[in-house]
Amino acid sequence: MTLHLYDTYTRSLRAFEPLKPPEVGLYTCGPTVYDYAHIGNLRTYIFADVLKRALTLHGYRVKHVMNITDVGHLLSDGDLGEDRMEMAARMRGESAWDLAERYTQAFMADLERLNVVEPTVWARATDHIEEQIDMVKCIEEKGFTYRTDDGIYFDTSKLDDYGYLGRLDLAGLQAGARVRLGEKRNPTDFALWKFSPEGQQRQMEWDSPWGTGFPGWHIECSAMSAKYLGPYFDIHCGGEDHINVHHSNEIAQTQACYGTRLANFWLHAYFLQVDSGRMGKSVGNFIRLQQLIDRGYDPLAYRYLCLGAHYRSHLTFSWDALDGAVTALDRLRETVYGWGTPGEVDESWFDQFVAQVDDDLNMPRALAVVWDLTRSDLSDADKKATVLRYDEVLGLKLGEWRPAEVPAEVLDLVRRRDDARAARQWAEADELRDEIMEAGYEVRDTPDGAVVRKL
RNA sequence: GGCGACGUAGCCAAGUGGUAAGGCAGGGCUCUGCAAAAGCCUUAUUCGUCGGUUCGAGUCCGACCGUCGCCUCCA
Repeated sequence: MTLHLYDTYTRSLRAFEPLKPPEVGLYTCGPTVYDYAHIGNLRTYIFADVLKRALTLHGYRVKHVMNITDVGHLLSDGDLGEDRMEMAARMRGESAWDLAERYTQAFMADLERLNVVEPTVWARATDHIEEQIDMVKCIEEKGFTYRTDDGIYFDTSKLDDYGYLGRLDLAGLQAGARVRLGEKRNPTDFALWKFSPEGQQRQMEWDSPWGTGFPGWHIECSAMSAKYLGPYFDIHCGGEDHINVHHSNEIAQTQACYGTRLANFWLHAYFLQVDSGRMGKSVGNFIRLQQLIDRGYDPLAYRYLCLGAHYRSHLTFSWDALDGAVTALDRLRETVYGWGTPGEVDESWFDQFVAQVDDDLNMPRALAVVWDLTRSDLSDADKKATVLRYDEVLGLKLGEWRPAEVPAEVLDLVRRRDDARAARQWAEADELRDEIMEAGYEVRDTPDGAVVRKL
């Protein structure tokens, strides 16, 4: 069976073949750590995680690089050199370095809570200033740059197919009302290196052949991916918003320097939406994973919710939808737990699952296979073994779930209720059941006696 | 202004031109002292609207309506 993935570059579903089997180079655009990640951001990383797990399931050895943008992410091309990090630091009265560290740690903690497998390499932009300067030099030597008052820019008009990834209509952009040219020669030109503002000491700045300053936002991904994965690697992924600008610029830089289109496959995750609009910090509608946890939700319920929609379609977030995911995941976990000791993986059922994963990571369909499996004729032991294999891709920790410990006081109430029921003292039994409920537990009567469960 | 996406049951959503996956919620039944939970069954003659192509369209084409995204930082 072959994994098929939708490649944005060619706008087609392609059979995946590693460039250098069995290794797969995977690069994921990570966060700009000037604020907490919201659950919309996290959807993209859950997608990348499923992709990585699917590749691993196919026996590939995945080398996964994720960047941490801790410098250079400009507010806009028209500003005077303040980037997002410095701005946030100023507003919070904290150093840009401390701020970056704090949000980086918070981000990593979020990923762990979502059971996202850690990248092979975490690449901080500020740890790779040399590599970025070298790459800008390379691009300069090839004649793709020009200098303005505030920085070194990439001349996108020197590439024949600039913007191919996003199928950009350059003439249309020129005519567009929203593009400000400033000192740039072309609307799509972008900074490779920005100078520190005149007479101003930035918290984050470095010397370079062109003057003191800091790298542009796009160069880090080209430089760091080349360092760890080479100038042409297997898969580059990120959010859909990166198609037109960030990834187009990454490709331009790498093309200029190395003559490759950076990655063989370009995969893009679509946005999480709220009330049919995007979740965004500027919109003021963003929800952090911590808020879900504070409300009592298991982060993996959010992961389940994400698995219920295809990564190339917008997912509408709602608390009702999350509640549904909670119920579904809980039922699945309890069911899997109830299957006991794993037996043998069933090949046919396993293949059905993989077939959906291979179809451009159709996880909604894959989940449907899971539910079908629960109702199948397979033995419980074999169901368990099979679903645990599924979970290597799903990442829902289905095999780790255990019923919560029940406190002795509650167990005592249950015992007393059992006695009351045996004596057919229904009123007293119901009273005790109410007490058990108040303690946060529910009791259900099975043929084998009463079973208690935390609510 | 340019480019693009989407509109499927109460909700979240799959869907390769061949007769609407799955989950949640709802309804019924079984079980139960009553419940709860669970299990089983059930829930869209229909896929924004109107045309067209076709033996056949949610799927292709066109128009229209609606929603959204990117083009300025954003996963």
